[in-house]
Parts: sequence; C-alpha cells; structure tokens
Amino acid sequence: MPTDLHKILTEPAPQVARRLLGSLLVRELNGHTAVVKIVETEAYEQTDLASHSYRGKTERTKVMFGPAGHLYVYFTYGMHYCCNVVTGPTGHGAAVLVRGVEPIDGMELLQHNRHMKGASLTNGPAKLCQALAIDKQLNGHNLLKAPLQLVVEPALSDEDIVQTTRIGITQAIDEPWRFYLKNNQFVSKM
DNA sequence: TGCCTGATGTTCT
DNA sequence: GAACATCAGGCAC
Repeated sequence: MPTDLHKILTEPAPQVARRLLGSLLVRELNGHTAVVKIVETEAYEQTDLASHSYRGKTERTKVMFGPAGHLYVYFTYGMHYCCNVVTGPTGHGAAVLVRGVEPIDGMELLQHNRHMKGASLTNGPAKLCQALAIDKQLNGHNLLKAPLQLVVEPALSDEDIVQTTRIGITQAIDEPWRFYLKNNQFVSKM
C-alpha cells in the first residue's frame, strides 16, 4: 500500500470518514467499469456502542479488526448489504460506512444493477451496494486491487463538508460522526 | 410530501 | 427470540 494512503486509513475513523469524501471507487464487472465518488460516510469506532466491533471480534466482524484498506461487507435486515472501508491499525476494530456515492462514469452498469435511474440510484448504503454489485463475496477484499479499487483524492475544504450525528442507528446516536458533501443530491435523505 | 409497514436472514443474547 | 448501520411501496393528507 502506498505510504500516504496507509497513513490516511490508519487515522481514527471519524478523521478517515471525513477524508474519504470526494474519493473514488472504481468497480469492474463483466468487462464494464463504473466510477463513483464518495459523498457521504459515517465513522464507527471500536469504543462506539453502535459499532459491530464494540462487542469484540467475531466471525462476522473479524474483517473490521484486520488491516486498513480492506472492505467490510455485512448483510442486514434480511435483504440488504452495506459496505465499509476498514480503518485503523490491525487489531483495532474500526471502519467507515459508505452511505452515498455519486456516479461519475459507467452509469449504464449502475442502472442495470438497480433497474432504475435518478438520485435514488445510489443515495443509501444498501442502494450503492446493489448498484456496484457488492455482496459478501467482496467481504475482506483489498481495496487497492480490481475489481473494486479505492482512489483517494486530495482533501476537500471544510466549506464543502457537513458534519452531523449519524442516522439509521439506535445506539450512540449523539456521536457527530456522519459526514457528507454540501448540496449533493446523492446524500441519503433519512 | 410524509408517515407507516412489510419483506427477510444473520447475528447475538 | 429479538434486534438490526434498510428500502420501497402504499396510503392519508
């Protein structure tokens, strides 16, 4: 892993969550390529009651305790996948949930996977997983490699970023660890 | 526009 | 056996 990227991803999860805004995900599937920009994230730390890693390492959460820069995919509500970027040093259970992405290229591939168009294509954690065809087969995947690559872009200025409390959770709801880009239609509405 | 609910399976208590 | 980091569709207003 490039030193700078490794340095970025081993920072505390809230810092990584903020830093990943504007970064790109490159997905290769069936000879097609889709590129999306991350516009909404949430941080989950090991000390955080809402985090899957809070209760320690289990068969499900072991990826979160692995090296930074890997993908943690989990299945929820019986029908949805959500994807996280593992952060922090190995042995530390932290990750950044990707909640919203903006299509940059390969729109046809995303629309094909979602059977629809518009902002609701990728404005939610389970939606973007469906659009990018991310499922448990990619759990533990190294994000430096195809078919799913993370490309970190230069940090954005504070003026472009909004920081709020997290949504869609029932524990530790007061932690201000949700970050999203201002005026972006691909940020989830909830 | 906004609230409510059903779908559905894995994980942990 | 209950909780769950969700979504889409239906209904009332």
